[in-house]
Amino acid sequence: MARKRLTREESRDQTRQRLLEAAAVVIAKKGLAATSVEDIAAHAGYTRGAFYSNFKSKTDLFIELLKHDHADIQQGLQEILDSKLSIGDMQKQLAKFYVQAYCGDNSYVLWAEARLHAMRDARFRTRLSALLLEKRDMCAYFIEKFCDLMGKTLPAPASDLAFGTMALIDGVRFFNDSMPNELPDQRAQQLLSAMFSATFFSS
Amino acid sequence: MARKRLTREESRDQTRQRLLEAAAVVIAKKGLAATSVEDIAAHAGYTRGAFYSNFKSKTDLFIELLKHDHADIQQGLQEILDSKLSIGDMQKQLAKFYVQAYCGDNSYVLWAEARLHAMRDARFRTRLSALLLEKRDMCAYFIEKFCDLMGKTLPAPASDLAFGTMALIDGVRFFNDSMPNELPDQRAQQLLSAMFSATFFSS
DNA sequence: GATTTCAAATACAGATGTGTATTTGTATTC
DNA sequence: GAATACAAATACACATCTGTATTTGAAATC
Repeated sequence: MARKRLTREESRDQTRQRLLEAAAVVIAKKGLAATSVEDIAAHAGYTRGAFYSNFKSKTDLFIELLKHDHADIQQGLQEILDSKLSIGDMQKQLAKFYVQAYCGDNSYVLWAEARLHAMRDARFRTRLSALLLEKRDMCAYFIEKFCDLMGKTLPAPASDLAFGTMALIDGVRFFNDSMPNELPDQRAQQLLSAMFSATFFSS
Repeated sequence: MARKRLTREESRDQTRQRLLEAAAVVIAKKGLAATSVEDIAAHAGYTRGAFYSNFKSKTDLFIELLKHDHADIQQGLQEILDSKLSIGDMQKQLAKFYVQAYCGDNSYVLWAEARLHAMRDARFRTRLSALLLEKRDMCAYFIEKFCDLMGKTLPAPASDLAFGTMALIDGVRFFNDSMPNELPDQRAQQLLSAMFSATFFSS
C-alpha cells in the first residue's frame, strides 16, 4: 500500500483539510447551529482535541470553509475567462460551471447558512460581507466583460446587476430545494435565462 | 385598568398567542436551531410547562407561525385585489404592501429559516412545501390578474413567473441583509422593478 | 538513541437542553 | 362551597455540548 510516513507538518495539514471537508458535509446536512464541534471532529475521524488544536472556534473554521469555496469558484471562472474561447463556447462553459457549482454540490447551502448566521453575529457579518463583495465584484467583472464582447450596453450598473443575478440564482435554487419537483431543473434554467436575457438585452 | 378576568379558554388562547409572538421574535433573532423551547417560553413570560401544554414541539409551533404569516399576507393581498382601485393605485398599494411585508418586519427571515430547515427534515419539508405552493399560486393569481388588466400576454407560465418573482425578491432581500449598505433600499427597488418590467413586458 | 516538542486524545467541571411525570392553583361545574 | 378539570409550574432523570487542563505517543532535534 506504500502508506507514506508523514512529517509533522504534513500530518497537521491533512488533519486540517479533513476537518474542513467533514465540516462542509456535516454543516450542509445538519445546519451550522445544530452541528457541534464534536460532530465535525468525529466525522473527520478525530476527537475534539484535534479540532481545538487546529481552529479557534466553529465560526473560524466556517469562515475558512467559505473562503476556500470562494477561491475555488473564482479560480474556475478565471480559467474560463482566460481560456480565449469564442463567446458562444464561453457561455456554454459558464452555464456548465454554474450547473455544477450550484446544483451539483452543497456549497450553496453553506452560503445560505452563512447569510443567516451573519444576521446574528456582527463580527461574522463583517467577514462574510467582505467575501460577498468579492463575489459580487467578480460577477460584475464577468458581466461587463461579456456585455463588452457582445457589444451591448448595460441597463444598470454592473455591480447592481451582479447583485441581482446572484440573488436570482440563489433564490431560485433556494426555493427549488424546499419545494422539490415543483419546478424541474430544466424549466428553472429556462426561467432563469429568460429573466436574464430580458434584463440584459431589453433596451 | 379594568383588567378583564379571563375565562379558561381565553387565557389559553392568550398564552398560545403570546408563545407564537415570542417565538417569531426569538427565532428571527437567534435562528430556529439555536432557539430553545425554554427561550420561547421565557420570552413570552412562561415556563416550558406552558409550551408543552400548548404545542407538541418546536417544529409544530414553527409551522403554525408560518401558517399565520401566510394567512396574513394572503389576506392583505386579497384586500388590495378586492379594493376595486385603478390599476395604477393598485400597483402603488401592492408596492407599499411588499415594502412593509418584506422590509418592515422579520417574517422573511422566518421563511428563510424554514427553507433551510426543510432541507433537513422531510416531514417539515412536506408541510412547508404545501405552504410555499399556496404562496406561489397566490402570487401567480395576482400576476395573471394584473397582466389581464393591463392587456399583456405572459412570456411564460404564470406559476413559473411567480416562482421567479418570489425567488428574486427573497434573494435580493437575503443578500442585502448580509451585506448591509452595499445596495441601498432605493437602488434595490429600482433593480427589482427593472428586472420585473423587463421580464414581464419585453415581448 | 536520549531529549525535546507538539499534535491529538483524554479527563474534567460545568452549562444548558430535552421530554415526561407530578404538583399546584384557579376556573368551572354541580 | 365542595368536587372536578385543566393550564401552567415545578421536579426529575438524563443527554449533549463547551472549553480548558492534562496526558500520551510519535516526530524532530541534538
